[in-house]
Amino acid sequence: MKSTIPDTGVPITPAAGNGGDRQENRHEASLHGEILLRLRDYVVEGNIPEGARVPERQLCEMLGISRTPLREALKVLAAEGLIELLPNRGARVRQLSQRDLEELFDVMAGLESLAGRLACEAITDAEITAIEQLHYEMYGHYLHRDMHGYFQTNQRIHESIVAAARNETLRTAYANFAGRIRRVRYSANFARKRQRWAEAMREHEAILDALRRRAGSELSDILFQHLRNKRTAAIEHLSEPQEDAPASA
Amino acid sequence: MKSTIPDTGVPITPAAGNGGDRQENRHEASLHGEILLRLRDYVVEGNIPEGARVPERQLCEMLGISRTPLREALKVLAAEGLIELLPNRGARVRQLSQRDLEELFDVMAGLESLAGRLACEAITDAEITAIEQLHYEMYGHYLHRDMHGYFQTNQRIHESIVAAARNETLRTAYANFAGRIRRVRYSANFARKRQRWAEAMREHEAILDALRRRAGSELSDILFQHLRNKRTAAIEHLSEPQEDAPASA
DNA sequence: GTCGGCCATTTTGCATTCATTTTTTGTCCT
DNA sequence: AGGACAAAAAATGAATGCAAAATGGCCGAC
Repeated sequence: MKSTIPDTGVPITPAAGNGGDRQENRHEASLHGEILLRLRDYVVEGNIPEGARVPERQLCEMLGISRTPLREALKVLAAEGLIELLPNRGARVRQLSQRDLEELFDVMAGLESLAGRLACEAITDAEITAIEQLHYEMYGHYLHRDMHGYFQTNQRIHESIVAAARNETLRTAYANFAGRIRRVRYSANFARKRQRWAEAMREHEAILDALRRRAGSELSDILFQHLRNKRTAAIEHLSEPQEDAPASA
Repeated sequence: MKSTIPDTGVPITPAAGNGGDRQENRHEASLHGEILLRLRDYVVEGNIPEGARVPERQLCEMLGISRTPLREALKVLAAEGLIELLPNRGARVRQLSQRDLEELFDVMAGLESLAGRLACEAITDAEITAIEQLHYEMYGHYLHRDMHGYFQTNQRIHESIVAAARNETLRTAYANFAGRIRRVRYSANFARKRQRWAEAMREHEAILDALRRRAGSELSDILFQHLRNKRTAAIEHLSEPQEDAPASA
C-alpha cells in the first residue's frame, strides 16, 4: 500500500455521527450540501497539503458516502477556486503561487474598498458606534500586544464594514475570496513587525474617521491602501523563511 | 395556467462563439465540462424564462446525456449564482429582483473601479493607445447613433481596462458577474435617453484622461460613478416598461 | 545499468439503478 | 360543487456498475 497521499488519513470532521438526530436544516439539508460544507471547511482549514492528490475513494470512505455527492461537491469547490480538477486525473488542492496571492489580496482590497464606499451611503450611527467599539477593543489588544485578539477584532471590523454596505452579493463574494486566502495562514505571522502594526492602527483610525464623515471616495481610497499594505506585509512574510513551529492550536 | 413549466422544448445548440471566453479551459475535455459551457451559455443567453422549472430529464434528452454530468454542471451553475437549486425540488433559473440587480451593478462597479486602479499601475502606452482607438471608434458609433456598435465597443473598452489590470482573479470574477447580469437584457434599451448617452461619452473621456495620467484613485472614482450611473439608467429602464409580468405562482 | 514498451491495478467518468420525496390526480366525504 | 385525503406518477437524491484512461510495476532490449 504505497499511499501517495501524505497524511490524509484524517477524521475529516467529527461531524456528529449518523445518529439521526438532525433533520432541522436551514438550507443545506441534502447530503451533497453537507458534504460541500464539510469539505470546504476542511480545505479552507488547510488540512490537505497543497497539490496533494486525494483519491475520491478515500474521501468517500472518510465521509462515509458514495462518490456521486462527493463529485458534485468537488465540482462546486473547483468552481469556487479552492481546488483544481484535472481531467481524468482527479482533484488537487489548488496551490496558490505568490502571484495568485497578490491577485487575491488586490481583489479583496477592491471589494473592501467598494464596501466602504457603499457603507458610507447607508450606514447608521448605531453601526458606526459599534465599529468604534470594536476599534477601541482592537486598540486594547494592540496595546497589550495580543495579536490573536487583535486579528479577531480586526476581522470583525472589516466584516462590519462589509455588512454595512448592505449588499449580499458583495458579502458572498467577499466571503468566497476570504476563504481562498484563509488557506494560507499568513495572519498569525504577518504583523510581527511592530512598525507595520502601528501603521495599521493609524490606518484604522483614518478609516473610522472617513466612515464617520461618510466620505465614500476617501474611505474607498483608504481601505484600498490599507489592504494593499496588508498584502505587502503578507507577501513579504511569505518570502521570508518560516522558522516558527506551526502548532499554535 | 398555473403551471410555471413552459415548453422548454428548445434546441440547446447555441454553442456559438460568444463575446467573451470563459475562464475554464480545463473542463472542456470532459463531458460535464462541455455541458457546463453549453448550459451556462444557454442560461446566460436568456433562453429559459426566469423561475422556470426545467426537469433534469428533459435537459438530459436535449443534451443527449445522462443525469450524472448534468447534475454536476447544475451544481456549478448554482455556485456561480446563475440558477437556484431547491432541495428535492429541482433547479430553477434564478430570478433577479431589482435589488439583486442593483447589488450586481454595484459589485461590477467596484470591480471595474478596482480594475482601473490596478491598470494605472501597469498599463503600457500601447494599451492606452489601443483603448483610445476603441474610444474613437465608440465615438463614431455614438455620432451615428449606432447603439449596437456603441455597446459592443463600450464593452471592449471596459474589458480592456480589466485586462490591463493584469489580475486573472479579477478578470474571472468580473466575467462571472457580467454573465449574471447579461441574462437581463438591459443593454438593448438602457440608453434610450440621449442625454444619458452623452453623459456616458463624457465620462468615458474622463476615464481616458485619468488613464493617460495614470491617476489610479481618480480613475477608480470615475469608473465607479460611471457604472453607478449605468446602474441607475438600467434600473430606471427596468421599472418603466414591463414587457413581461414574471408573476409566478 | 538504464531506458522503453507492455500489462495489471487503480482511478476517473458516465450510465444505470434504487430509494425518497414531491407533485399530480382521482376519489370520497361534507 | 368544493375541499381533503390517498394513491399513483414523476422527479430528485444517492448508490452501484461498467468502460476508458491513467498510474505503477515488470520485463526485455540496448
